[in-house]
Amino acid sequence: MLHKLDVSLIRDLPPFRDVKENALRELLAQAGSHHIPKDANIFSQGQTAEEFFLLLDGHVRVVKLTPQGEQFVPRYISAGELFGIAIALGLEEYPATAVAARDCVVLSWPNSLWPDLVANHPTFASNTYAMVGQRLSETQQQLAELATEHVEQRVAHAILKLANQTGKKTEDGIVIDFPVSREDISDMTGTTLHTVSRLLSAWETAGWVKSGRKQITLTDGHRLVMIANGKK
DNA sequence: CCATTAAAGGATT
DNA sequence: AATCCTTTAATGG
Repeated sequence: MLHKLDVSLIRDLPPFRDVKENALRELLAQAGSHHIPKDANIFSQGQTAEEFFLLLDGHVRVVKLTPQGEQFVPRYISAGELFGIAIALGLEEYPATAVAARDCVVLSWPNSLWPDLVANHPTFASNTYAMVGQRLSETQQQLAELATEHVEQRVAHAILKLANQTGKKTEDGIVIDFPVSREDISDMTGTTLHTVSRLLSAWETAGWVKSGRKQITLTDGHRLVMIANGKK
């Protein structure tokens, strides 16, 4: 538990915009602050949801276990996003597991604070529910992609999404700035790590990407967009 | 076209 | 040294 939580940590984040300074201070006073080491679980699927979370720094992988024991990665969470908001969905349990993709800094609040937060801060309410809606539509689009697109397109989409979400510009192009294995990509796209590996190798020789162990650089995003859209 | 299986080499701890 | 990650090839749906 950190002691000096400054209002500036959250003041400019979308959900908290227009929440008054006093209210922010009070909110921070009630927040738990945690450092989560890479690969540690923040919460697990099926666990009773007692808190909701805000990611201050790092990246979180959301992992869903299917009844068959297969795992699927519907999304990654970036710094500044709320997550684990089962309370907003009316769920008693977390619907997925949250894993630190790299070292993370996380704030958490007990669910008991949620109703007041929503009631007293209309902007917080509308922003978070808009965000929930957007995530839902993303998931729906992903389902559609799974059903209609070829593996090559899905993998291209996934990498583009990661690059746009978390990309960092370098001399070579856009680097995905947390470790992503071929298996992680295959879990996002419903294919196998071997296929992802083969595709990345092919794209690398073609010059669209550069990749190493758990690391991918987008050197020609434009080409990948074309592949994602099914145009060769 | 894509999944599965198998094998092997490099990287990481 | 043991384990993890990636690549490559062969096979079969």
